[in-house]
Amino acid sequence: MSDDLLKKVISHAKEYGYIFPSSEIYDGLSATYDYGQNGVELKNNIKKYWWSSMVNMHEDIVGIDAAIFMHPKTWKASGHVDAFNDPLIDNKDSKKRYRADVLIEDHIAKIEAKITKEVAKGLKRFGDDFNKEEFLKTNPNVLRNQAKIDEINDKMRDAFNSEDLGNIKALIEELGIACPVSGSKNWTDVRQFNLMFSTEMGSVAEGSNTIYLRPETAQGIFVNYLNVQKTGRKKIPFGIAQIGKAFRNEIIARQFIFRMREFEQMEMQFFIKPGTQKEWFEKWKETRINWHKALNLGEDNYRFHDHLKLAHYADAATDIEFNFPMGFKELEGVHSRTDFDLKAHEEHSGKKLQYFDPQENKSYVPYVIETSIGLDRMFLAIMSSSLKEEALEDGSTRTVLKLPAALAPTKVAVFPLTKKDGLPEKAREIINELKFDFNCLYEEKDAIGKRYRRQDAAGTPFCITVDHDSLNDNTVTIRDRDTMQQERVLINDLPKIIGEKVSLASLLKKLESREAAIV
RNA sequence: GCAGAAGUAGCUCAGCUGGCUAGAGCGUCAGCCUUCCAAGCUGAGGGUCGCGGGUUCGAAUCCCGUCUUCUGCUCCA
Repeated sequence: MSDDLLKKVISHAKEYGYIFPSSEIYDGLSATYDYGQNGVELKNNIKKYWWSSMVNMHEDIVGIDAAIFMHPKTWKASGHVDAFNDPLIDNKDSKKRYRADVLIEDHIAKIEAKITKEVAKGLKRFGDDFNKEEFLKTNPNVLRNQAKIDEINDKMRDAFNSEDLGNIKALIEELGIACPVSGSKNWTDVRQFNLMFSTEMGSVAEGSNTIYLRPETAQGIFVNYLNVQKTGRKKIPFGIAQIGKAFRNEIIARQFIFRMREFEQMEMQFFIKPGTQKEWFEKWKETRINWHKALNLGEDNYRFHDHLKLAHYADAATDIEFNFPMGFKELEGVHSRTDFDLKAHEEHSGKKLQYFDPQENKSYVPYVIETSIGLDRMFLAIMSSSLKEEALEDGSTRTVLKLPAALAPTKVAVFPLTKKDGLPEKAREIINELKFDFNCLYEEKDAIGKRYRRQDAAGTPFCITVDHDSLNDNTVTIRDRDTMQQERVLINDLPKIIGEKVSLASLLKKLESREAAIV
């Protein structure tokens, strides 16, 4: 049922020019999608809403646009190189996945346990006369086991150094390591899992350096923290925002645009005085959920999911989850990242990344609260919660994409009721007035009702129809997408009427008054 | 990666006991009609039946291989 909804969203998104499978004429590329003529407008509008609300409406937040390529040391400092570079192996029976090196190390640990046991036995037998070092050097059982360990370690080191994954698998088989879950020794080949996409910098193959496409935008902010703080003369607390693409080699990238290998993030890192992170964390949690709720996608569609198990760098973390067609899933993360990142960059770069606090009269590395939202996920949240099929009184149904008006790709469609009698010309005149403020669309083909329905499905919030009376009294009808109600208004009043309902400014004002209600 | 399902027109699908030039509905385009909620009329365009091979006089249909997509399993925004 909900799978059905996701399917409907996917096909609707394609049919109305929102999202196409990437490289479709070549059969597509797995989990990669292109945004179409309407998709790019919606996406841009989401970005504008986020950017305006974060950067323009908060005096203490500024934006940057850091490069996707970054110095390789960045990823050493952030932990991405070490944490996401593992040889993986699957057990075919239990379907469990393990790190190959961990499996071998666990095996070694078992042998070590035997030695420990042997030592305990020795201690019991010889009592106070027991010489542990001597025992370890002479006891034949210990020696045999230690030799085994040394041999395994040697082989493992060779295999890892030569990066020969086949040897690693051979070693696992040779040791007879079984899956702890299924107990079977039915293993797949060992595969290297690299979270980061690598490429080469430098046009000649030799002498070029391996660099990575960033797996998150946050590090671009951290490495620029001091630049922004100094040149912007920023005082703590302040934030740096950024919208940009990031790349991750997901093991499994699926569920439409929910999890892609190439995706876009909207992140803000807020730098604060150590010790104040609790209050700021709460503040940003509230601010962000409020941002979401101002869009009216349904209050019930959101929930917080607080992390109990925290990453090594975080001292608090929560997800804002959204009720996607696949269920509640993470849409945005709010994390209290402590000073982990800046400290790591201090160590790796050798540069001081401290802030002198005149009030405290001392320097410190700021703590950081991060808000990080997936732009593509936001897109999916909006699309999936906006797509409705309505049963009408006459028994027919209509498909309507109830996008938040301020985010809709096309704001107004203008129709001449018929194709002659000067109505098309009048309609064009109206568009020529409105086009400077709003994305407009002209349509004269097909019966008027059909044109309305087409715009409903495309998500256009308003349709204006020029009829014969329009020529005499300069009035038109304006139809609301959601209520299907029509109103007769003066052409001159159109910019004001439409502006109130569809402009980003009016949405931001609404957001601001909601935000004022938060302490 | 493993397991399962599916690939025929832009979309949804029929055709699959092998046999005329591969069809329908919707959509698209052109013309007629001139009408305020998808449904009037006329016509047009659009398909190497995912790809490759085999069996056969003959393959969308049977066999083999292959590719792609979708769904589940772990991590994340």
